[in-house]
Amino acid sequence: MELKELVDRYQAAINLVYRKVSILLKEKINVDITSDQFPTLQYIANNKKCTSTDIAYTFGIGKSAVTAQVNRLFDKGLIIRERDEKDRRVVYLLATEKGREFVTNTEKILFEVLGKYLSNFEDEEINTFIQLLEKLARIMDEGEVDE
Amino acid sequence: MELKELVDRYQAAINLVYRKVSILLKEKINVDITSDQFPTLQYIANNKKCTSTDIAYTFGIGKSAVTAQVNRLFDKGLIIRERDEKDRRVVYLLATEKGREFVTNTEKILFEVLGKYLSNFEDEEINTFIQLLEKLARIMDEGEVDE
DNA sequence: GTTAAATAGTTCACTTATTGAACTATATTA
DNA sequence: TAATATAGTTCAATAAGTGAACTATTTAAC
Repeated sequence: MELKELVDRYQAAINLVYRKVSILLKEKINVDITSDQFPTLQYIANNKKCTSTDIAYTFGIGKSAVTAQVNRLFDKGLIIRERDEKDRRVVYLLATEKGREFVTNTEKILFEVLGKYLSNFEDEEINTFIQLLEKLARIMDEGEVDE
Repeated sequence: MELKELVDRYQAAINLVYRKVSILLKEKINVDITSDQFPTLQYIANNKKCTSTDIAYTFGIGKSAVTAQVNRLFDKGLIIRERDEKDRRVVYLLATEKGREFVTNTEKILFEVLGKYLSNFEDEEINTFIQLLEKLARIMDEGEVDE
């Protein structure tokens, strides 16, 4: 099969999935947080000793963009900052009780809907899909020279 | 397998892939266009009789956001607007020669890199992956009630 | 056929997101 | 100890998004 056709199909499909998940998030997030802020909060809640640098790397954005996002989450009482005692340059980001609860609730709703979609697949199909996606991610991560 | 684990793995992998493609775009796009503007321009170049409403729907954003994007692309001479002669409300978006060339060149570079990644996969793996992704997209699209 | 409702797109005011350069503070290394 | 690297913030600017109000046009109702 031709590469262009494959990429076109991939793009069309992945765009649609992304759009749906994004719309889903916008619909289901009832507190005042945007669908851009949620992934950041989620990352902070699910990763211990998370730093701004981690987030910048994970989401492929600059550190100053992270500072702005973190400020917004902080202002809403969803996260706190904590300096490393040994390396005073480092600031750890931690979800507050409110932040954790928010992530848990939102994930629960998300999982319900996604679970509904996934019920259309055989267990084996899901496994194959995830494994291939992870393989692609691994290859892209390794294929990196300058970083 | 547990749903949460599946979703976590999916998110981690898809985030990484998205980040890599985005970084790739940022690196390879040499003209003054952002990695957000490129998908819109690409959509316009690849779809005849494309309208603002199409783009808003495809990318899951509001029509006023599209107007702003379209203005930026127009200012750069990458697209033009053309009113429908029959239904004077409709404005078709068309890529200019410059816009088409730009998409072609960028896609070529993208395909080269993506092709390199895909060479790590068997043809059958790629097919299975795309088919499963398309199935997911189809299910999510159908699962829609209000729209 | 005129009125009412729907549709396509734009404008506007506002918030959020991102960039990149300059900066502070701290650690590392030469 | 001096030079360099790292972590994070601040700042000014641009891009991107929302939602409400608006114009222009078409379609539907009566």
